[in-house]
Amino acid sequence: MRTISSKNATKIKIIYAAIKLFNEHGTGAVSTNRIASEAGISPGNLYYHFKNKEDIIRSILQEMIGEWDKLWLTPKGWEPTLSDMKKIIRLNIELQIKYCFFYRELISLMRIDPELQRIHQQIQKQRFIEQRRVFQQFVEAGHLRLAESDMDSLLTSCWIISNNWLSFLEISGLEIDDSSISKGIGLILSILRPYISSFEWGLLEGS
Amino acid sequence: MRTISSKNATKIKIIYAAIKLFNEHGTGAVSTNRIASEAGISPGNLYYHFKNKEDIIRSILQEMIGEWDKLWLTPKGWEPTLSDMKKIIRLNIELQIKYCFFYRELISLMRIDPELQRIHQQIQKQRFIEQRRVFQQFVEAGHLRLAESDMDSLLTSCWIISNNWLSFLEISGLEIDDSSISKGIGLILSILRPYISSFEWGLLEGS
DNA sequence: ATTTAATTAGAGTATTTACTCTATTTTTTA
DNA sequence: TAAAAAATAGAGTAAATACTCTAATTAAAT
Repeated sequence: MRTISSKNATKIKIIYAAIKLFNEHGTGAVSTNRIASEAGISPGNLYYHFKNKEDIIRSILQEMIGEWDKLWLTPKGWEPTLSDMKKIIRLNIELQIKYCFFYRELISLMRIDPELQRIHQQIQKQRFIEQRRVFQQFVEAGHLRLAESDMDSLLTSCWIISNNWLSFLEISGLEIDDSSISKGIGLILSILRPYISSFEWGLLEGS
Repeated sequence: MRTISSKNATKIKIIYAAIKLFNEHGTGAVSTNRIASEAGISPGNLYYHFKNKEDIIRSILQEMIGEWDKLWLTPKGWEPTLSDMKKIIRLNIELQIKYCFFYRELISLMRIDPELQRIHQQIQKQRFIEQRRVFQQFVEAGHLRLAESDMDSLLTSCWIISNNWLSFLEISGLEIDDSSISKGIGLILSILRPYISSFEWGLLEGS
């Protein structure tokens, strides 16, 4: 589990140049030479730091996982409210914007690189378990009223919408901005709506 | 709006070879020469029928749109039941399997080819209107009890889940088979559950 | 039957691109 | 400070690939 330390200045430059170009033009349209050029280094130097293009993409995934962990490790111990959840969903969507090429091309990338697939699937499983835990907390705190048997399907629905809201906007040709992100969060909450008491819902509207 | 007539035998061969290879390896990894070879023709011949690779992909989209139209134009006039909807969702998912590369790479493909983007966004808009109409019918028939104001968000949720269920399975490393498809349909129905009367729900379980 | 048009084959090319190799500079270590 | 190691530059290469061009064949039209 090697993360990018602050000593690897060049490595960071490469990764961020790659993220920028990948987001703008897609992984297929961006050559390693172009990444090197964007990072202000030579192609040879790029290959000193990374074995190949796939290696760069894998490192970006690790970077993304790192940021994602920061997001979900914080709400440990304390009791979360529904408006906390709104914040988490928003941060999650903002991460999707930062690494949008990854979300766009995920399946293709995983098919090309089985190692990437392995890593991502493992993380995905972990994520799901963590989110289930948070959901459970909501139920226990009385914010959500639903049977144990309904939890997984509700969580899965929220998960799918949360992770595909930006794609939906993009495919539909809609703007991605603060208001459209809020709309996505509202969509997820509207699915939970039948399981939230009117009182709690009123509080939520205000936040 | 040029469709593939039965006279264009070669064109059809090329398109189906392309679909097969694209589904297996992704558009990026499949060269035009390989498509020609798979179709059993020469590269020159391929370029006689198609201007370039993008042209092939656009033709595949048209083919897909044609099949999709067949799916949704039939339920016109008669009053649909919820179990009819189950069938439509299933057929829709089966189309996603047939053209899976398209669903996987949609955003990337649209970014590379603005013309493809234009066509797809136009169709997407139409599709949404049609599905809204069907939804409306369900409400009017008394199968669904929901306010006009909730309709769009519920429809959007169903849309997103329906169009991303296979991706979800694939990303999670789960098998795509009859039972997992049924699970996806069940997921969509579970979102509608709070708006369906117990009686209707009972009928649905049976079908 | 003959001309014209449509279709196909297949060799060929210009370009792109992932990646290598070596020489040079910078940094670290002893 | 000298030697060793790490980092960087930049030219270069082999392979892939999208697409072209011409010649040959088949089908259609008159």
